[in-house]
This record gives sequence, structure tokens and C-alpha cells, in this order.
Amino acid sequence: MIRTVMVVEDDDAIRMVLRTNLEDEGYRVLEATTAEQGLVIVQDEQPDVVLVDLRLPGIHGLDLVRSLRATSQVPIIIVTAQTDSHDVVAGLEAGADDYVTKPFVAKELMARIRTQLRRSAQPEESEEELVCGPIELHPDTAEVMRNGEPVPVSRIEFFVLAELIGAKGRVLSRDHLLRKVWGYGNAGDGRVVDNLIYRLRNKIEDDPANPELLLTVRGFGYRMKA
Amino acid sequence: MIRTVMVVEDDDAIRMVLRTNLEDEGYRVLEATTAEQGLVIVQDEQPDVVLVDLRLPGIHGLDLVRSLRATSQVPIIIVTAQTDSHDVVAGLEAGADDYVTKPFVAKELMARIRTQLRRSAQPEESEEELVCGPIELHPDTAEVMRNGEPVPVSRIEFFVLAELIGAKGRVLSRDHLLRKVWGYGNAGDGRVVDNLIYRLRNKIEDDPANPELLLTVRGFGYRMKA
DNA sequence: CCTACCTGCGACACACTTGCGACATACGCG
DNA sequence: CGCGTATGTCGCAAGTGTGTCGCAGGTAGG
Repeated sequence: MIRTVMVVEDDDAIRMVLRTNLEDEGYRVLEATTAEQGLVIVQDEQPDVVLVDLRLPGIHGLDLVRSLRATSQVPIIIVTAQTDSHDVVAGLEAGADDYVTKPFVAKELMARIRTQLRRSAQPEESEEELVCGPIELHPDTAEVMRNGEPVPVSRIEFFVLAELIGAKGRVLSRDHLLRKVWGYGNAGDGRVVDNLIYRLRNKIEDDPANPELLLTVRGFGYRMKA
Repeated sequence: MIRTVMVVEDDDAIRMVLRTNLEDEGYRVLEATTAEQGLVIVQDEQPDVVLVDLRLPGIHGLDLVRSLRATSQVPIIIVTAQTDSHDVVAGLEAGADDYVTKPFVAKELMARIRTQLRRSAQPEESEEELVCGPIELHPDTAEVMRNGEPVPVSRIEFFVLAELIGAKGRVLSRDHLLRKVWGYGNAGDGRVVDNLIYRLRNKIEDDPANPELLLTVRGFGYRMKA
């Protein structure tokens, strides 16, 4: 069953990132850059989830939330800058169901969308097992296990590893990882990914200099052992 | 199979209307006029659905929802005045499954009850116990025991602990706790959760500086030992 | 009215994270 | 073999997350 996600966001770069991420997750994506547009499209298309940027040109996103809530029970997720915390409160009181602050981790946003969909409809299948050789990821506890022993990894390291293992051995480009994990805005510096891979190897490989799990594919990116 | 519906409502007229409607639909009806009464009867009779008015004398319906949710998966439907939309949001976050606003259309409410019954029909599980290592929670008495000894905890501390233990080792973000325990109003300030965790640790941990039960997951939130 | 506790808040300390830059090394290609 | 590019390695410093604790206003109970 194909779900539709509506994105109301005026920033082209962010909207683009959201679109690709959502399409990768298998959603149909609708886009609007203003509150007026968004309201019309929501009523026409009845999406399953709506993402709303609070900072919109013209009518504020807050009013859009209120308008939507007046006529629909569609789950609404607010996307906003971290500084506007009081707007977030107002947004939730206006009827939004959840929120994420920029800069957000795209994977997390996807997870929240799944949560909203689960609440508003039938339960979906459980998440796939994130296992690769001796490495095991537990999304519930945000823990990484190696041969049964917990390995301390940071937040971003966790998401990168999750993305790689979830790809089941396919190569992921640096761009792909930047978009999926970092989200947006960091496209300028590619070496960030290399660095993170280096650090990850030090944590999960027996011999980090000769990786056997987290492999380099020269000219393309990285992949996990099949 | 006869289903039982519990009604927690202080307004005699409304309660009467609900009773007749429900009996017409073939349900057995239990009634309570206060949250305390409701809590007791729910535990004694284990109804299949609970209707809760948010405006109750004494303990607020919201707290009743939290108490119920802490020990039971019974479907909860909130009944409230249209003006208290903020409370509805908090109620859903506290664990209610649905809501209707007064004045409600009785037929619609009956339909929603059927929906809840359909959803809860299949997965009949055993009640989860709120126990984690030496810590034991008794939702009946709002008491926390540690190695059998009672530990004085405040209201909010109790709910946070209940939420954490109920999560069975899964990580709960600060946002999650804020919304589940505090409700939507306080979404702005983050350190409140850290503080409460700190105080909880001083009460339940042997060595609060090196917690073994209430663990930090840096970048994600907190979780109980598995 | 008084008291004790609860609760949110802010300030500071400390550890960890993370982006970045510099240099080293490996690989591909002519 | 030699050069250019891609990637590995590693240290640094600013930024961020979290622990700790005292304070003060609020609240409930005596």
C-alpha cells in the first residue's frame, strides 16, 4: 500500500532532500511551497502525513496547522529551526502531532513518519534486522553489539552504520550518506564521511587498517560485507 | 461474547445517556464518577474499553489515563468538551487511543468503541510488570520499592520511572518523556528531563554517579537496564 | 500561617563529538 | 615507473551533550 506524504517547505534544498529521502522510502511525495498551496493540495489529495515548515513566506505555518486540524485528522509533523522552540509549543498546541528541528537527521524524520503512520492506521511489519557478520544494531536501545559485546558509538555513527547495513552490501556513495544521515547543507565537504568511516572502522573492525566488514569501493563509496 | 465498557464521568446526565446507549448495543456497563473509583474498578473488572471524561472532580482524567496506561493496554477513549483541545492532545500522548468531544453523536461514539474493540481483539497478552532489577513500581499505590523497601518519589518521578520501565530497555528521548509525562505544554525546555533523571538516580541507584539501572544513551536519551 | 517538599531553572564543569586540515599512503593510468 | 587522484590516518579545537548542584517560587499539608 503506497502512502502519500505532503511536504510544505519553501526552501528548495531542504524540500529536495526530503523528496529524495521520502521516495527512497517508497512514499508518494506531494510538494507545496506556501501554506495556501498546501491547504488546497491536502484537501484534494488527502495525504497520509503532512510535513510543515513553520517559517513559510506569507501565511505562517502555524496557521496552516490550525487550518488543517480544523478539517482533518491527518498526522502533522512540524519541521522548524531549533531556535523557534516557542513556535514548536504553539504548533503542538495548534494540533501538530510531532516535530523535528533543523538540522535534522533524515533517518530520524523517516522513523517519525513511520510512527505517525502506524498510529493512524494498521500496524506495519517490524523493522528489518540490522545484522552484518559479528555486528548487530539494536534500534530499540540505540546500541551496537560486536560479538555480543556492546560497542560505544555516537549518534551519527549509529545512523551511518544503520544505513550501510540496511543497504545489505550495496555500495553507498558519500553523497547518498550525506543526504540520508546528515540531511542537508553539508554537501560541500566530502571528507566528513571518510572521517566517520575511519572512526567506525576503529570501533567495529578487528584490524581497522585492513577492513573486512566496512569496505571501500574506490571511486564509488562504501559498502558492508555482503 | 459480552463486552464490558467502563465509563468514568461525573455528569449524571451524560453518564445516563452513555449507559442506555451502550446497553442498547449489548454491552455490559460499569460506571465511576471519579478517577480513583475508575482506577479501582478497571483493575477489578478489566473492562474491554474505558471512556474517560477529562474534567473530573479531584484527580484529573489525564492522570487517570496515565495510571491506566501504566499497567494496562485497555483501549481508552477520551470524552471531553470541545474547548479543551489542548487536553485532548495531552491525553492522546498520555496513551489514550481516541477521543470524542461533547456534544458528541452517540452513534459515532459507539462506532469508535467498536473500532477499539476490533483492534484489541487479537493480541491478548499478559500484563506487563513494572519491575526492573531491584526496582518495583506499584501503580495502585503510586509507590516505588527498592529491594523491598519503599522509596519516596514524587508524582512526576513516578511517571517518568513508569514510562522508562514500561519501555523495557528501549531508549526514550527527552522529547518522548516530555510529551508522555509532562504533556505538550513544556516541550520548550530540555534540561528538565536531565534534572529529573539526576534526582531519580539519587533515589534508586546505589552509586548515582555510575548508574547501573537508569542509563544514559548519549545523543538519544535514557533507558532502563534490560 | 508555617513548613517541607516539589519543581523548574540556570550556572558551571567535564567528557565526548565532530568538522576540519595536514600529511601519508594506496591505487589507477599513461 | 612516475604522476595525479582518491582515500587513510590522526590530531586539534570549537561545539554540543550531560552531570551536578544550588536557588527560588510554587504547592500541599499540617
